[in-house]
Amino acid sequence: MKNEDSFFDKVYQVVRQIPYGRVTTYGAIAKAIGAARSARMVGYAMNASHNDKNVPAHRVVNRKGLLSGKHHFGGTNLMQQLLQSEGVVVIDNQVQDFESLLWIPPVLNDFNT
DNA sequence: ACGCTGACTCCAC
DNA sequence: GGTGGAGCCAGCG
Repeated sequence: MKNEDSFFDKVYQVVRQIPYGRVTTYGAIAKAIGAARSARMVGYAMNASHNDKNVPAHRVVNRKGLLSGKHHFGGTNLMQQLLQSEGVVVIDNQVQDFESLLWIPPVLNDFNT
C-alpha cells in the first residue's frame, strides 16, 4: 500500500530523491506528484518538512533558481551555504547555471506500479 | 466551522 | 516586453 497518504509525504519523498549537488523546482516536484498547479503546496510542505525531516529543502528553489525559502532556513545564508557546500554556485540567493543543475524528479508512482 | 495565508506558477492585459 | 491578477490545495487562526 502506499505510504504517502498525505500530499506532503509525496513531496517529501520526491525531494529526498534529489541527488547531491543538484537542485529542483517546486513546479517540477508538483508535477511529479501529480499537482502541477499546486506548486505552492510543495513549498508549504517543505516548511513542515524542513522542521526535522530528512528533506533537503535547500535543494529546492523556485522557477528562477532563486532561494525563495532561504529566509525560512533560519534567517541566514544557511540555505545558500548548504548548496555551495554541495558544489552548487549560488550568488545573491540565485543558483548559477541553474538550468544545468536543475534535476527533474520522476513521476511518483502510486505505490509500485 | 469559516476564512486566510502561503518557500509558486502561469496566463492575461 | 513588463506588470498584475488569478489559480491551486492544505494547514492553521
